[in-house]
Amino acid sequence: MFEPTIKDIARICGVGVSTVSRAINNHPDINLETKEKIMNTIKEYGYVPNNSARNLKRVDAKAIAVLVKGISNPFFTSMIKVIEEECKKKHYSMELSHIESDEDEVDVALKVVKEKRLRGIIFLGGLFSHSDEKLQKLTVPFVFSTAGSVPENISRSQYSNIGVDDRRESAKLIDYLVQQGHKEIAILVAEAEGESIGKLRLDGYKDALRANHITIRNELICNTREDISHFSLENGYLTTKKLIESKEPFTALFAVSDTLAIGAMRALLDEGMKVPQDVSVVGYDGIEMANYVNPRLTTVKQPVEEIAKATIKLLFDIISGKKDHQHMTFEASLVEGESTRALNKLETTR
Amino acid sequence: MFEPTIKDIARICGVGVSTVSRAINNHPDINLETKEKIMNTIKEYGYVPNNSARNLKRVDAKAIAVLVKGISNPFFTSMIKVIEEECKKKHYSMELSHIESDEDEVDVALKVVKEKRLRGIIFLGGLFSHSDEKLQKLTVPFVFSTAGSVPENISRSQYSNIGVDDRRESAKLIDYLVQQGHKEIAILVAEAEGESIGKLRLDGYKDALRANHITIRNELICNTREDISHFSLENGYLTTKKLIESKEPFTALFAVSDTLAIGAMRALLDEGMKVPQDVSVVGYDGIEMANYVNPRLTTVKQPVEEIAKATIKLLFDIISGKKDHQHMTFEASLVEGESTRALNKLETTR
DNA sequence: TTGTACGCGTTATCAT
DNA sequence: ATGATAACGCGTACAA
Repeated sequence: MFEPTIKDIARICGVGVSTVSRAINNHPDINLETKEKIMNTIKEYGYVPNNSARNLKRVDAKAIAVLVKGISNPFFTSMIKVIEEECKKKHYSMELSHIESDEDEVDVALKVVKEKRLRGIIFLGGLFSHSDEKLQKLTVPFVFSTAGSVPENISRSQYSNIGVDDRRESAKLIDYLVQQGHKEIAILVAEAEGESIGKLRLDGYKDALRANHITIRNELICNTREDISHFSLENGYLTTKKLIESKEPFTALFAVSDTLAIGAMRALLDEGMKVPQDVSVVGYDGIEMANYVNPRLTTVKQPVEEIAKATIKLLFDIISGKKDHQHMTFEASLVEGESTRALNKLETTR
Repeated sequence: MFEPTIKDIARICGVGVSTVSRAINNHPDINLETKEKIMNTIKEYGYVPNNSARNLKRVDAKAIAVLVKGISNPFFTSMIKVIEEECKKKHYSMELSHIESDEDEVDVALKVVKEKRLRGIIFLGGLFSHSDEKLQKLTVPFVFSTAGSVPENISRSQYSNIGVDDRRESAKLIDYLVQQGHKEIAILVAEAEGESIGKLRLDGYKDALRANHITIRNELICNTREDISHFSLENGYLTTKKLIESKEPFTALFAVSDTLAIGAMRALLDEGMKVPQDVSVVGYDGIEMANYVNPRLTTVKQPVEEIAKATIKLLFDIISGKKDHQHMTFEASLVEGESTRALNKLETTR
């Protein structure tokens, strides 16, 4: 199979390569007739420009990349959709790239930027423990999304981040449970070690218990399994089963993601415990599914659309030099489903 | 910020560029010492090879691409995971690429292949109505996955495809419902026009009804909305609401995807109809969530792992010239959940 | 308006 | 084992 290059097209049309280039890239100074002729032969011979060669020459492409860690996370999926739309509006192309769990997101970013001459990067998910040194090498604007509060040991002027304050929001959620009379509140937490959202949400849980003068008991802090997908339904299921088997009494269960919570509800059901009659369950994220399961899941809903839009706006502002790195925090909203109930006095004080 | 190239590294180390290249690419004939020295300066200066330049020169990369249409589809997510693992085992890298709904997957494939010198392509999702002409231009091996039976008007020697026979499987599902005494079976179908899986599953529905001498009634064929995501929970919900409002009686509902089915269950519940007491619901795909919702969804489970493994194996076989294009069909399995029930005689003959 | 020629950063070939 | 050099396919300054 013959793979024509720009030279071949030029030769066939009896023009120079630059004319063909001009035709392809919609340059203004080109005769309409010649342009048409060129475009026709391009179609006829099935010429496809080589992007690698283009990128090599190009100084700057009207494009950004979104680097996602954990593509199966439904929360990200909806973020991506919005970002994609916003890019289209601005006539930017968006490169979606998937980072494997053992890869370093900044390293990947460095590569992609070199390869594609991008103007900006959005990081979705993953940790945020990156050395200043590495971050400095990343010369294009970038924004970390979905993490509103970040450990203090990272110098904040190096990067932008946008999201909800995971710690505070999860504390609010626990407050809500406490107000409903719950005291024995178990937590399902993933990636509690390291600087991840799991850790932040666990911190919020502890904050709230302390503030309410409830003892933090390690028996009620259930770490999900490390050997299977961290935020999966299955992990929520298995971890909850283990909790139940421990015979540790609890009246409420906070799962640090909706997927974990849905898995937990199934486990409770299978063990003959009713939600919310026997146990109240709350999740975190506010994914669409939370509103479809039975009973509807009470959860903290992150304003996906807002976050996504703010993220892309900030990125473009940094690109155009209008703004410096920023740290924006959005308010999440408590969505009351049907998976929680208030304990009555008798139950509360048992 | 200084961005060193291979030349700079060579100059700094006092060696030629080819030596640096050899160091980077693990070529055998290089002195271990010089290699170490080079690798150190590379680290020191933070040199990142330019992939575009590499791809330009390279004749062939040990890599394949997976082109996904509809990244939010949880069914694909699990396929991708398995494919990723298999690639790793074979020391191939996998490029994941997202195709927007209005893009032509073959066009994208053409571009990506040129850009990256890939050895093969896997298409996930999307339609399969591609002209022979275009397919011929795609000179690297490729496999369409997740569509076992394909319209006859496409010449089968041009491509491979692997998956379950959507038409037959959905017929089996309807058979099951009929055996349970159901006769008024509604269907929620997406993308019924065009050559999509939606169409195939609708065909299976009709086949089964005919075979069982049940009249096909257009009032029970509910097309999902085109203006929102075709296989979404929301679409299942809204379309079911519409069906209920039509007052058309039905005892069972077949949704052509699990997500649609879960949306449908919610709608039924919200309208005060119990599943399965008032209406039996079945889905299609066998996504993980189907086994977690309440009641558990009866569905047709595609053997994801098998399909993914067979797909990658076939692709590699074609790459190595061992095999020609093939058409493999896998058997799906009926997973009985709790969302269906048998009608008793009285109800059946009403 | 159009064509020529150079260079982008890398790998492969060949010579040393 | 190592170095020089020719491509790879394209965009673009510059000349025409």
